[in-house]
Order: sequence, then C-alpha cells, then structure tokens
Amino acid sequence: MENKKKSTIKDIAAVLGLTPSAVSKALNDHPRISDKTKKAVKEAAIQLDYQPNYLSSALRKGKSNLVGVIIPRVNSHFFSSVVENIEKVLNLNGYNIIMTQSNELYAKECQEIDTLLKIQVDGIIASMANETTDLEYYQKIKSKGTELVLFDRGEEELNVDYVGIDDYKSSHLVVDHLVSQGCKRIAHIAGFNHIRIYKERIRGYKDALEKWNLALKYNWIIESNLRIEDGRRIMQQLLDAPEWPDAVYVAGDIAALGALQVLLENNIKVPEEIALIGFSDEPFTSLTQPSISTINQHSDQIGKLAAEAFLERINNPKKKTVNRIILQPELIIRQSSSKLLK
Amino acid sequence: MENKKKSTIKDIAAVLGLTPSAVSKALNDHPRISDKTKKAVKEAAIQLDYQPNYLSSALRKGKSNLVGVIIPRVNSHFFSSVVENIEKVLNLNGYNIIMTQSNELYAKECQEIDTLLKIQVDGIIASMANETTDLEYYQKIKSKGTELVLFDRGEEELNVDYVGIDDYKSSHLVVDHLVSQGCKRIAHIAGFNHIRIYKERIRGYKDALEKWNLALKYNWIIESNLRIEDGRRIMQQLLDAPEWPDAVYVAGDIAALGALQVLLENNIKVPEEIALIGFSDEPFTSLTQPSISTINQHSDQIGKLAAEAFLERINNPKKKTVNRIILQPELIIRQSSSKLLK
DNA sequence: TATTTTTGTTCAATCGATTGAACAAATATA
DNA sequence: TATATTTGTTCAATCGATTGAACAAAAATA
Repeated sequence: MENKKKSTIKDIAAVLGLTPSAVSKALNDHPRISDKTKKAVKEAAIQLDYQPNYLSSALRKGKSNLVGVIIPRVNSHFFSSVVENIEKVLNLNGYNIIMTQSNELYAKECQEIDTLLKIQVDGIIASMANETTDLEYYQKIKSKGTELVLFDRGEEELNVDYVGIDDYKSSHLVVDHLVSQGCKRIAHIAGFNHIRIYKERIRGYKDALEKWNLALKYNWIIESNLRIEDGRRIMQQLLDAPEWPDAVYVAGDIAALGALQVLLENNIKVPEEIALIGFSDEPFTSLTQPSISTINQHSDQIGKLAAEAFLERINNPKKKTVNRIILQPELIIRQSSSKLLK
Repeated sequence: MENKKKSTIKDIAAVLGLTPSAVSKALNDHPRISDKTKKAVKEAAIQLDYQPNYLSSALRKGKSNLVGVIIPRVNSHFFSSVVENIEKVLNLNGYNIIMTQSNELYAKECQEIDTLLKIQVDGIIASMANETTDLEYYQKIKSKGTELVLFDRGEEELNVDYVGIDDYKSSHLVVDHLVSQGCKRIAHIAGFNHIRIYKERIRGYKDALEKWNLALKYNWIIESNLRIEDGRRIMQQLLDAPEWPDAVYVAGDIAALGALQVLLENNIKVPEEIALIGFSDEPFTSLTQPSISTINQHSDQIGKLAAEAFLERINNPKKKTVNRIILQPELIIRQSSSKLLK
C-alpha cells in the first residue's frame, strides 16, 4: 500500500520540464534526442520506478508481445520441457508466453484459441489435442493474421511452420533394435491413426517389420489414447490371446508404464519373455524396475526451434515459404529391451 | 489470409450511421440506448465478426482481466490440478490466466513476478518456490496495488489471503494410522524447516510422537528438497544406520517413490518390515506396487477457493480483513502402510 | 401554449505511449 | 550576411473503447 501511484512518462516529463513525447523518444533511443536528455530521462525513470504501461504501448504498436502456447496437457515431461524452452527463447526476445492446456479435448482447445485471439497474442505455438480432427479453428488463427507454429502434433494440410521428430524413422529404430535382441513377434500399442505422428509410427512399424520379413498381425496393432489405463487394458488383452508377442512397442511412455505393470503383475520376465519399448523419454522411464527403453524426442530442441520459427516469421512477415523442421529421434536402450543390461 | 481487417466499433457505427460511442454503449447495455438500436448494433457486430479490442478496453478501464498464476512446477498433479480449477472459476468470471512456473528457483520467481506486473495482471495467485525466504518481491506485488492470493506454500507475515490444508493435523493423521498398524519407530523424510508447511508437518510429527509416547530421534528427521533422488538418498541413509525405523513418513510423494524404490531394491517388505506414507496423492501413488498411502490435499478445492478469494477481493477493494482458508487433510490408506490391504 | 421530464444520441476527453510532421535554435556552407 | 543543414524538442494525431456532459427531440406535465 506504499506507492500505488504508478508513474507514467508524463510524470517523468513533468520532473524534467520536457514533453511526454520527448521522454518516450528518449526511452526508445530515438536518434534525434540528445545523449544528455536520454541520460537524464533514464535516470529519472529509475528514480520514479517507472514501468512502461504494457497495454498502451501494445495498443499503439498493434502488437502485444504475448505468445500463446497450447499443449494437450501440462503434466508430461515432454510438453513441460518444450514449453520451458519456448519460454526461454521468447523471453530473451521480449516476448512473454501464456501457457494453456487443452486436456486433449477439442472443445477446450477451441475455447483456448478464442481466448488467445481475444487477448491479441502475436502468435500461437501449439501441439494439437488427440481429439482434434477438424482444423477450422486453426484456420481461424491464420485468417486473423496471427502467427501459428505447430510442434509434435501437427497436420501438414494447415501449411504452417512445424517442428517435430521423424516418427517413421523412430519405429525403425525400435524394430531394428528389438530384432537385434532376437525378437520376432513384435506388437504395437499405438496412438490413433488419424493423428499424423501416430500414423507415421504405425507406418514405420509396418515397413520395418516387412524389412525384416516379420509377419504383420493386424490384431497386434491396437490404437488408443495411450493413457496408463489404456496401456494396462491392451497389455492384458495381448496376454489373453493364444499367441503372445515377444516384444511390445508402445507409442507413449505412460501407456508403456501401464503395460509394464501388467507384465510384472503376471510375473512375466521383462525383457526375457516380453521386451518393452516406450516413447518420449519421460523421466520415470529410467526409474522403473526394470527401466524402460524409449525414444528421445529432443523436447528442449523442439521448444527452442519452435520459438525461433515464430520469431523468424514475426521478423519477416512477407515470408511465404513454410518451414518443416524434422529432428532425428534417438533410441535410449534400457533394461526393458536389453538382455545385456538386465 | 482471408479477412485480416478486424472490425472495430467504428466500422459498426459506419454501417448503421451511428457514432462509435453509441455503438459502445449499445454493446455494454447502457440504459439510455434504445432497445431497437441495441438490437441493430448487436446484429451488425455479429455480421462483421466484431471482436472487442481487449487492449484498448483494458487500457481505458485500467484493468486487464488477466490473472497470473505462479507455481513451483507444472509437472505435478497437485499443482496442475490447482491451476486447472483456478482457471475454471476465473474463466467463468471473465478472467484469463497466465500460468508460469518458478522451477522452485527464487530468481525465476522474481522474474516471473516482474513479468506479470509488467503486463498489468489484475492479480497474482501463487505458491512459493522452495528456495524463497526473502519476501521482498511479494511485498512489491502488494505495494503496486495488485491483488495477491497464496496457496499451499505461503507465509503468514505477508498478511494476504491464503488457502491451504492443515499440515499440522496431516502429520497426526499419518502417525495415528501408523501407530494403529503397530509401528513404533517412525522416521520423517521432511521438507525444509524454513518453509511454513513443512515446518508444520514436522511440528505435527513431533507432537504426535509425543502424544503416543514414542521416542523422538532427531536423526530420523531429515530435511531435503523432496525430489526423487532425495528420497532415494535419505532412505538409503536410514537403512545404513544401525537401527532401522519400522515406518517412514515422507513429506512428498515423489520422494516417497524414491524411498520405495530403495526399499524394494533392498528386498525389504513394505509395509511388513517398513511401512511408508507419502504426501499429496499424486496419481502414481495408486499405481506403484505396493501402492503408496498418502494425504489428499484437495487440490480441486484449493484452486476453486483461491480463485474465489481473488474475485472477492477484486469486488471489494476496500476490504481490509485477510482470509485464511484451511482445509482438512484426508489420509488415503493404501498397501504401503496397511497389512490388511497387502 | 409554455415548461419540465424523459429519451436517444453525439461530443469530447481520456487511458499511456508512440510517431511523423513541424518548428526553432544552433551550426555549417555559400 | 544570407541561406542551407543539422540537431533537439514540441505538436498533434493515433491506437480502440469508454464515459460523463451536452444537446436535441419527443413525451409528459402544468
């Protein structure tokens, strides 16, 4: 309750006997303002604890220096790490981010987009909810002239900048490794085929099986939301069938954890009887017993590159070409798939 | 790139042959505007896809309708659930939230506060970082006239609205239950004593031991950051000592998970040889083998009440009294502390 | 009919910062 | 000395919405 007054450029102008516009120019290092005045103004600004009014300058300049980030859920190391890195890069460039989560719900996602457009963010960096198939709201972002960058979950037809990993190749890494461990009957607990990244993982999985002349059984590709309960349910389902796989490739770590729980509860030796590989390198994968092999998606890089893609677009508004940055996945081999590490 | 034009009240006014101010008043249901005009204006607004310019109205009204939420980390069910509920309540009341995380770092926290004050949020709802002992930045929020509500981790001397649980009582629930299970040598993997909530848990633990005439061993109270590696390290330390506890009460679930891992790695039967209880009811506590007993902190309620405390303060700016809302903790008994459930 | 009240709208200032144009003073050039 | 150039500052409009005061027209009252 001490100094509620909040000083403005007017106050500074009054103290120094200048006009507000001179003060504004001095603070913005306008070339026509003398060094002496600039110095005096900046000192007075500090004296008066002056903070520029963000709203007024945003209004005048027509930009808010705010960037919205929409992620499916916050409670995931991958997404929170991406956001952290987006924030790091953008803060350095004078932007602040507004983080929102869709909870994997299309309706929530639309609402978040509306909110972000309402508060006039300069751009939106997003990863789409599992549910999302209708791209209308994303078209809306573009049609309003707001920049849009997608990462991880993004559709090509939107024709915007995208940062992700090579999901097709990830599956090859997984299958190649499992084959090298002697596995021949590899099942895939997959994400939904209507989402590009999961579709790519499925495609890579199929092609890799074919590459190694392994049989492709369609009831060994089971799509789901990849929550922990999905992993549990589907693993149980696989065990209930007459023929067991000798390896399971899960398109998400959380679901892989669920699968692992069921395997252990059934006293199945991992990896000896059934090997297991997840996806995303969530921290807990290194902490389970046995630890879970997984794919590193380079979340830090993704965040950094997504932020840089946004900045580049802001700085070159007339740029027409679209960037698609595809990072190389990395297989992290742990106990759940390697007899040697056991 | 279709309709970049973004219509304003001017456009509506031009279409209807009115002045911008009449349009503004019509949209805000001013009593002196005829119903006929109001209807026409509202229809035209829809026709032109008019969206009020948030920045200008915020500037004029002197409020942004934005609320900053600072949490130590996003990657925790407790905090993300609180945020979700804050958001739910505030969205209904026309506010949007900006979520930021301090990563438990004091420096980051200060920076986040500066950012939020810069973009002129109407209030800040925060839970303090583990590192924070200097309250200067929080004083700053108040002195700028921005509303402040704390939850979970908050200090009384700041004299602001607070929502949390009764941490002292939580420890009693834990100790009472452990005693009922026949435990007599209860250790406490604690949070730092300089943070009020952890201090309260320690105090409750001590008093509860005394209540049951159990010996209090000071080297069985070990403070830490409560990360997973802290739980592991301290559990190992307890096992390396000559006398083992027969129960361990951990002030955080993540650290409890680390402790559980070490117990299992050492083939110690949980709860028969050593019982274990965590804190916060993180989802994974029900998924481990054995599942971990823990304290439910009512994160949904905390979020809702914190948001409501903010709203009440905004609506009654002259209100002087401070609300301290203390919820009752609930002990969730699972396998790690109950021989019956094993 | 004259006067007051009510109703519907416009006028003009405002929020705080920004910016091109205008202007005056100082300095340089012809 | 007269003119052109540079320099430092002020003027005034602007971003879009809001709001109290002012005003004119319509309706109600005396």
